[in-house]
Amino acid sequence: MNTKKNTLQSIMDIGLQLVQERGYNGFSYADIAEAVGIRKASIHYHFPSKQDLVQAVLLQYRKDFMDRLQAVKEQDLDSQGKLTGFFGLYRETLEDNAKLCLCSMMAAELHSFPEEIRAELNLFFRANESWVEDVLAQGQEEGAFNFSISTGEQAKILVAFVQGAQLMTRSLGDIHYFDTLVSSCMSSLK
Amino acid sequence: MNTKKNTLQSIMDIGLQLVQERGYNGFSYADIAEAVGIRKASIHYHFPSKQDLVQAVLLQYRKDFMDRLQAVKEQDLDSQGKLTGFFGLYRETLEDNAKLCLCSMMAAELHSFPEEIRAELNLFFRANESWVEDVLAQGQEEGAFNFSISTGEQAKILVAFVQGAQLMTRSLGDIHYFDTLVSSCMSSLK
DNA sequence: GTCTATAAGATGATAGAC
DNA sequence: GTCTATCATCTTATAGAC
Repeated sequence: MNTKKNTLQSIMDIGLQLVQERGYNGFSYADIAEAVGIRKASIHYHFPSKQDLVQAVLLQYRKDFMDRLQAVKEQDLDSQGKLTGFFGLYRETLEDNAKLCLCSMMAAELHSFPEEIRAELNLFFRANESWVEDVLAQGQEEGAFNFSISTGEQAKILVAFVQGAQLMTRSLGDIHYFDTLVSSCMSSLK
Repeated sequence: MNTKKNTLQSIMDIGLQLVQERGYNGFSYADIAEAVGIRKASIHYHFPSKQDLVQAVLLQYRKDFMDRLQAVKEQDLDSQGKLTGFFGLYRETLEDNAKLCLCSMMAAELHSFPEEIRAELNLFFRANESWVEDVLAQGQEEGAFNFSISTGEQAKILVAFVQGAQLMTRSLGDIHYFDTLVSSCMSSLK
């Protein structure tokens, strides 16, 4: 039973959660301290500044998300199933207390971050596009998809779409909206 | 020559600008005061609380955006031209100091707002969908568009897409990305 | 590693003079 | 309407004891 994580990881977990729910400028070290059950000063030991924390969280989030994408790719699914799995990852985020993709949130608050962090964000978006393009290419070979533009263009469109769909669904507060959007989108690719 | 607006409108203009650039939690009354050239206390005379301000700004933004959409509709353009005009409004926002749509930004910071304001946000998104659906329906009659799902579904997808495209383009910092996305998207509708 | 204590400044907001 | 003055609170961050 490993119910007690180490403090550093707990801080990062709560930090991730808070950014996804409230945004970087919407919480403080006091919020993390309370949630983790330590004092504010202890957080500074692990992450001297708030930006150090968010940068570490971003790095881990991207790695974790890439792992999940890889897991979908390795499942025994046809290309349509894999694309549905992709949208499913964004759906899970919404279902989890109406969180937003960390990178969407941070892109909205871009003003608050230095170039170093901005570059990390774009790696995330590009990795998404690349993953989707692979699936689209596979699906086209199988005759599962039918669209008139290149796989690269279509992939970029789908990533932009899912980011916007997540944002609007969260605003509406009804996961059904996301499901309808994704379902329609999948239909439009046939 | 009306170079000097009244204070109230100046506060709202700067307030709008700051939310679009930094987000609601990314600026303070001090920032507005400095930009407008008044003292913090004077802002409280016009808008007792920060939420009063953002609510007024949101209302005006929505009205203004609806007017712009109406103007596009009244232009002598075919349905494709009108849809391009729609995307163009989001492009203009990006070009204007890399601003984000006020409602995308506020949707990201949803946690900070009461239900009253959240409802206003959704009116904006629905109005966008409705406008796009009209244009798609017109275009389908003219044979200008070709897509397999309903106009309502396609309109919702396009609005989600443009929100995501704006967010990702801003993160990348290259307006060319937005242009490519929109161009591909328009192609995919033929 | 975590704590107490504290700093130095920002923040949203109010009271009351002009 | 706008100002000065002030408030209570929050915020990020540091120093130093344990």
